[in-house]
Amino acid sequence: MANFQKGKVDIVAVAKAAKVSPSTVSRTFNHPDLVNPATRKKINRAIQRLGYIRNRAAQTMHGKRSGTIGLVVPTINHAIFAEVIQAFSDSIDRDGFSLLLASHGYDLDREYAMVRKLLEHRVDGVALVGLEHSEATARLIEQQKTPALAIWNYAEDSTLPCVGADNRLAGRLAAEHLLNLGHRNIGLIFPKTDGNDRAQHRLSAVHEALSKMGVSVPDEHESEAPYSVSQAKQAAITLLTKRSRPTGLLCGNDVIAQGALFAAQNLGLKVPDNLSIIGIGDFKGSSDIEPGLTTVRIPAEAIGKLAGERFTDYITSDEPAPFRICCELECVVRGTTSPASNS
Amino acid sequence: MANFQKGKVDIVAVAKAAKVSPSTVSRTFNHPDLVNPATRKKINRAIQRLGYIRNRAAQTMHGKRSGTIGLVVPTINHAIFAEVIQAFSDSIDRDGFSLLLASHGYDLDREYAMVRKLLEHRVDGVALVGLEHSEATARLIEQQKTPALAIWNYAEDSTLPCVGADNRLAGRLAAEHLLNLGHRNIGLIFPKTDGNDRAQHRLSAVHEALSKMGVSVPDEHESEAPYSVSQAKQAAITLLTKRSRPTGLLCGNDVIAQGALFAAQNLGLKVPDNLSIIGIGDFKGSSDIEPGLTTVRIPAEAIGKLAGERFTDYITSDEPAPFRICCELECVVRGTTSPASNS
DNA sequence: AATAGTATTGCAAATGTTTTCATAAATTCG
DNA sequence: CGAATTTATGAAAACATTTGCAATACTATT
Repeated sequence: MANFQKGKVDIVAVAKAAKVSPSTVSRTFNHPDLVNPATRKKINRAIQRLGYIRNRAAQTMHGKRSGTIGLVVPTINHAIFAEVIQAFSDSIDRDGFSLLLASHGYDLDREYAMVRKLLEHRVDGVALVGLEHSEATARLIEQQKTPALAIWNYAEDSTLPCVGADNRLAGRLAAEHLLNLGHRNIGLIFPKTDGNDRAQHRLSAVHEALSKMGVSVPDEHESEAPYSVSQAKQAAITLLTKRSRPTGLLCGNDVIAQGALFAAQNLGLKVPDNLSIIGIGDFKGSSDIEPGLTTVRIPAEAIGKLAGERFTDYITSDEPAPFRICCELECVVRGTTSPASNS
Repeated sequence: MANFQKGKVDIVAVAKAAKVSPSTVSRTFNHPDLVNPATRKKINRAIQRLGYIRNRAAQTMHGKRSGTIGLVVPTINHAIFAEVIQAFSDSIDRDGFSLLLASHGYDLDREYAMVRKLLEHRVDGVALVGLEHSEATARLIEQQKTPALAIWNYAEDSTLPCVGADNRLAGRLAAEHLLNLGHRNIGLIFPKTDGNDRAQHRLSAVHEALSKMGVSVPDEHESEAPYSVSQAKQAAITLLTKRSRPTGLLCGNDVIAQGALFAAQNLGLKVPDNLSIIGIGDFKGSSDIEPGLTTVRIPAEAIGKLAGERFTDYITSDEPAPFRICCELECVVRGTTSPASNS
């Protein structure tokens, strides 16, 4: 009953208390089957009594896995990513891993810095959002031989293993929905596309789908807004008060779509009668607003969960096989779109 | 040019490449002023050339700080916490710390498990949300002498250092706003209060404020809903279709208030003419919906930022002084509340 | 030119584990 | 009952750093 509180409780203190060697204590943790049940009990009691907590750092140093996985996202504070992070976190937690989280605010240089930082902590793997990353980041990952994963995007030719959705398809589906409803006069609100391949893919696919039907978007109907409800609302108000008004609005994601919806309500426009709005994402909440938002559903939770599962498998496997998983998209039709009034 | 790629680059490899001793390399990182600028340059070149990345695990083992801070939240996937997490993360990042994030889904036993897990990683400190935690958790923190911090709640008598807001005050402010507008027939929608002291404090303060004015809430006007827009919407619809309908609805937070607003719109009730709604929180987005949500603003971002700053100070300080910081609340009046129609 | 001081570097011990190898004890088998 | 296994444990080396101490080289002072 000497140094119980001292916080200096290590494996040898436990060993001493249980009158065994440190090796045996270690084994009790790592290969319980190799130690006599009786001694095991003794040791566990000692652990209990001393309040011993294993030191992952020491294990890590020994070449064992650190038990941490790094996740680098553009931003935490977005329905989109919060959902993925949650699912990813829960998923890897189930396999005993802890989450080292970092965000870079859509700045690929900061992303590099974050990855580096995580590498210093010897994460067992690092997951990034999207497939577009700086040369330096790619080199770093390559050189350190750290297992890496791209989340959120899918591409059949991605260099990194990936779990995500095909954003081009998402864009196309959204465009086709509006086209099928007869809309030909379509407005676009998207975020900046540099350093954001998701947005870029969606946008280019939208343009493609539209022009395939002979529809082109006049400059004044194409607007840029960040993923912020209030800023998107502003942008939408500007767009909707131009001389000519589109009958359909295709938004880069649900946050923007929500902003657009509020803008319309604010301007006294009836949605969907005077204006159809479609988003991309189907975030938590998109189904709840009035009217429910029509959108292309990207299964964030499924992606996060799946990514976590597959990544821990990948990391713990002896001879890991790269993988690319494409999650299903679907156009969820709710209350913000209706056939174009044939004027 | 032998084992550049081998990933086996450690401090001694660097030392060899720079023709100095490992100690000197170590010093270049930790006490640059103690090493000759010329050697420093040599060493830096070697580091560069070999792509060496420091091993935090080895440092940690040496008693140095691990450079990680643990944050345990009820859930990541909520506007409320996402905002705090983001601010906290940015804040500690500025001081070179990394974030180990875990969530427990409002389960205090899981919270304990998460804290334990973080302790295994030898976090330099652990931040928890709220002031209500299990005995075991408290004991763990106490025993390990790990710096700990309570975020989000403020209490003048908290055992842990804390940075947050006074939730009782928040509840009172919300109640008083409705009372001042003349409402006497008030409905309440709150989440379950066990394991959630924020909600509990708010609710009890609301009741107090109301009864001080002689207002009591009939059972059928008091409803329970989790922090989910859709479920809150359901609960609100149920509540608002009872025989007697309140003129004012006070919601446990903005998510619930948003649900209530949608419910009202869904039922064809005019807000605020037929029904006033007030939330608590002022989450991102609350100002954007139509009409803008009246709410008691809890400065999540400020709390996260401040918490991060103060906590890193606390951790790095030689003789840390406990602190308790109470962040300002304010009632933000927007479009969902108006004077009670004096019937 | 000898002395004292200072600046720079290296040596070696220490940090908390895991694991290989060796040893001892217990069990099985012919 | 002795030999051959099997089971259970311990000793010691290894992991990648940091740091106190000692040694060396250099500078300034007299």
